Amino acid sequence: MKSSAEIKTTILETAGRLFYSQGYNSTGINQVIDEAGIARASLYNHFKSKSDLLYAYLEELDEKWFDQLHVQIDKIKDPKEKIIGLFEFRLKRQANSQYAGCPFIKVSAEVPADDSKAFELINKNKMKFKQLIEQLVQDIPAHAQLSTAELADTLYMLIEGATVTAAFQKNKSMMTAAKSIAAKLLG
Amino acid sequence: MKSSAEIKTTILETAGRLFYSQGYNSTGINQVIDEAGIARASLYNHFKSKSDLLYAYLEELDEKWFDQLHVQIDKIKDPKEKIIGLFEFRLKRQANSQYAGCPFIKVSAEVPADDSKAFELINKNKMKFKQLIEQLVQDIPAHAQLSTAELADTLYMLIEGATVTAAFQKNKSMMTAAKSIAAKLLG
DNA sequence: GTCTATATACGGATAGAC
DNA sequence: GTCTATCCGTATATAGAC
Repeated sequence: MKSSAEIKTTILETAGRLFYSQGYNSTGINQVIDEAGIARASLYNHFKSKSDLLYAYLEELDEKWFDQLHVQIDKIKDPKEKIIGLFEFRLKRQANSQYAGCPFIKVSAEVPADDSKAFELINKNKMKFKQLIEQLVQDIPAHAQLSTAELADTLYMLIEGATVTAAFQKNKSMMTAAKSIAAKLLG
Repeated sequence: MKSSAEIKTTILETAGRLFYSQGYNSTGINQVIDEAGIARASLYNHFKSKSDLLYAYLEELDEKWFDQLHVQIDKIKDPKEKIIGLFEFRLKRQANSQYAGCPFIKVSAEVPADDSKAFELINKNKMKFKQLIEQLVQDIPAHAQLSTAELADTLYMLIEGATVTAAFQKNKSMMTAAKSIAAKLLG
């Protein structure tokens, strides 16, 4: 017997875990209710549809994701090291998930083209991440060939490009390459 | 009334179009046979399962993809311009598909983690693309901060990172940024 | 080898009892 | 608000006629 709030939390945890590990489309409502140990109608009481559950998952993940990121990088003072910390954060997460890929990018590849709400939530997360890079790059002096904005864009694309590559190679090689390239670009 | 070879071609064309535009998991065998205008058992005669159809799609796409790429870049002589041509090729394809994303990356995000055959085919395509970049970078002289191999890795990750970003932003901005950064890095 | 008919399981979602 | 029972559609795959 669980309270209403506990049920909602359990549903979100279960759905999030399954959406990430199996994929959104490959995860059925039946499996979510089974593994969450709640009744079918309870799910539809808290979330009006499967899409709604997806949006709640993306919003909750965005919060948790940045919380965990800041735990790792807030203690670092040097801006260059802080940026390298971003690469290490992504690398650690991928290694821990056995290279399951970025959860936001996975959803981006799975939802239909007209699900603008999903794309909006994904974009919000990624642009927040990119803005963090931009802020950190401000504090770094001269860049040989690139402007400050271009350096930030490059670092962002290095991370994202390396992460999608790691997801089909199932190893860290591209992500460590990205990290060491970033270190060189930062001078 | 179609011949056996025609039927196989029709199935592959239809499945490929639907897999890319709707996603692999969201496309059912029923829809493929309906839109291909063939019988259910004919599909299973040519492909022993839906996964098999996916592998055939990935193999065929890899061929077509590089064929079209070479049509666009073989006429270019200058190695720098040839690399910029790679960015333009990807950009054109994304704009034409209304930013549906890279078809290989989409499959990578959709298939279960134990489908090693799919990941192998995707990796084969991407590493072929990266090797092409590596060859072209050989012919370009000095790079300020990066080694030849690192420059090639950077260009590869710029393209992939920009493409996944374009897929959820549904616009070309990140891809044009990647292209102009590439031009600067190439000197 | 192509076809129609069918088997069996699961998809998302709702109704109505408590 | 939680629960069980059920609706209807579609999923992948196979059997057997032609």
